[in-house]
Amino acid sequence: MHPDKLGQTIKNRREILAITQRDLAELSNMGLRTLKAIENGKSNPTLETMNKLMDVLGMELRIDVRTPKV
Amino acid sequence: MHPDKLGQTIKNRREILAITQRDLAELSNMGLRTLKAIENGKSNPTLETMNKLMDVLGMELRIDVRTPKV
DNA sequence: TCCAAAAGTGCATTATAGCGCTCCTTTCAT
DNA sequence: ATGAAAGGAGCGCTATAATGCACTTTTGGA
Repeated sequence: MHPDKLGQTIKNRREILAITQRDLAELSNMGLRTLKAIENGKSNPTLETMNKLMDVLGMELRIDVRTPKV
Repeated sequence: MHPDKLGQTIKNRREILAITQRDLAELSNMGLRTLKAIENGKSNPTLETMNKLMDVLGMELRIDVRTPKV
């Protein structure tokens, strides 16, 4: 999960929920500037920041053992 | 995924692979101090730091839409 | 038992994530 | 076409993640 992919995932989900960056930032209790950077893959967010977004977006961060491509 | 759970997940995986904190820190190219803090749930790591660990541990960070408990 | 390796922690420093402010660009409904 | 809403970005400040060093505590094999 690299910054670019994280940003796209969050942006896609936000658009599905039909809310603006401003709304998501407020609901997530984070700065608008920070959310913009994350969505554009231009930040290296902390676990806490990612969790705030996951909560509001109805998503969850998971860690799996990487399974070999069959 | 809260800091405590993240730490336990990493520690468990490290022990399965039978390597020391020192080894994992070196292989992951991060400070030993940092790894210790993460394993003990006493840090709020960045995405980059988590990715370094995921790579060496053969794991991956995923984001899923939270499915309602049935 | 005991001791060496491994793990945990206090402290100080450095690097950078998060932030607000400001302004510019893009999008899209009228 | 155009204006308002939404999104993007430069700048500088503050809080804190990452780090190394020194030390203590825990653990497990001989």
